[in-house]
Amino acid sequence: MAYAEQFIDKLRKSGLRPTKQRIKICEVLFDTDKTFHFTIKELVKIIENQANIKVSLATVYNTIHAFIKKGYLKEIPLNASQSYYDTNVTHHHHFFDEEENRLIDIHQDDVDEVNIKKTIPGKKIKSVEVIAKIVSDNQSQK
Amino acid sequence: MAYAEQFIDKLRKSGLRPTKQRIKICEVLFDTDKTFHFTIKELVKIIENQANIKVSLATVYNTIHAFIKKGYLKEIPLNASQSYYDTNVTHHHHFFDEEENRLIDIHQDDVDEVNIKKTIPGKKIKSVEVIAKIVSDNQSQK
DNA sequence: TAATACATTATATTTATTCTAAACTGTTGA
DNA sequence: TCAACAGTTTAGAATAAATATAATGTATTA
Ligand SMILES: [Mn+2]
Ligand SMILES: [Mn+2]
Ligand SMILES: [Zn+2]
Ligand SMILES: [Zn+2]
Repeated sequence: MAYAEQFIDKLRKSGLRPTKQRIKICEVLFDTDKTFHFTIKELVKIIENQANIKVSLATVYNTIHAFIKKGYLKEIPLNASQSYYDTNVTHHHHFFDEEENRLIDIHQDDVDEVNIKKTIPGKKIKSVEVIAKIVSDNQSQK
Repeated sequence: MAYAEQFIDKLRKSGLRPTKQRIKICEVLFDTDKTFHFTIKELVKIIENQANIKVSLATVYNTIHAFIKKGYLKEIPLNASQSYYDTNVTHHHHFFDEEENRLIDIHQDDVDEVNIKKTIPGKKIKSVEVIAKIVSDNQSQK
């Protein structure tokens, strides 16, 4: 399936018609081998730089939300001021680089199954996520 | 050390004079056996209900931030719209009840050490946090 | 007391996010 | 062919958490 068709498919399955604004958003988000993490502000900037079309904020937010609802994107609230979004929707974990404000994926296979001994009556665990904050390793202490 | 003195001590160490507004905030946050999680909105409501004094939002935010900076509180951004704060500043993990929007502590001892195989060159891990989302366990499937 | 430093507050500002309403576009069926 | 309709885009307004401001109040010090 060609890229454009994949995007059209994703949009249709999210209940959205494939318009040129939405396909542009898909190109930025999904037309790459790598998954990645972004803020809305960053996404808008990428679109503006790449495209000859302009996409309004409302359309960006609406499309992102439709994709989240459908499971094509995940929201990651790391920060009080601004959400991060993740095109990797598999179950995985993250490093968060506090100096560069950057999220880095950790494959599920790279973390041993997290074993939680505590339980809450009447509740079951739906998902488990690990966030490891990282900083520069100045090995100055001999 | 009596409670009031503890609060005065915490405030002084945070670089704040012990005023009656700030001591009231301390009473709500620290005058209990249990640690707990709260939003600013919830905190303000508790103060209003308990106290005969009124504390402005600016004073609440300023005091909370001074405590975070000093390490007496932790901020937990779980939610894009509003931060949660935690009076438990030990290294620990959380359940997040998605139905009741409630954080529940998981003791560090209740989670086996999280072993991350991946490393990032030049970076070291500063902290590791686990968030397990929980939902009602409707054991309807026989 | 007078001078000074620090606090509190109401209010304004900022900014991410959501909402609104009007203009626009593509599709459908007579 | 084209009018009706459903859905889309957009600018701008509204919302709300968080932060900043600046005037007033209070405590400490000399
Ligand atoms: Mn935190
Ligand atoms: Mn906000
Ligand atoms: Zn990721
Ligand atoms: Zn906690």
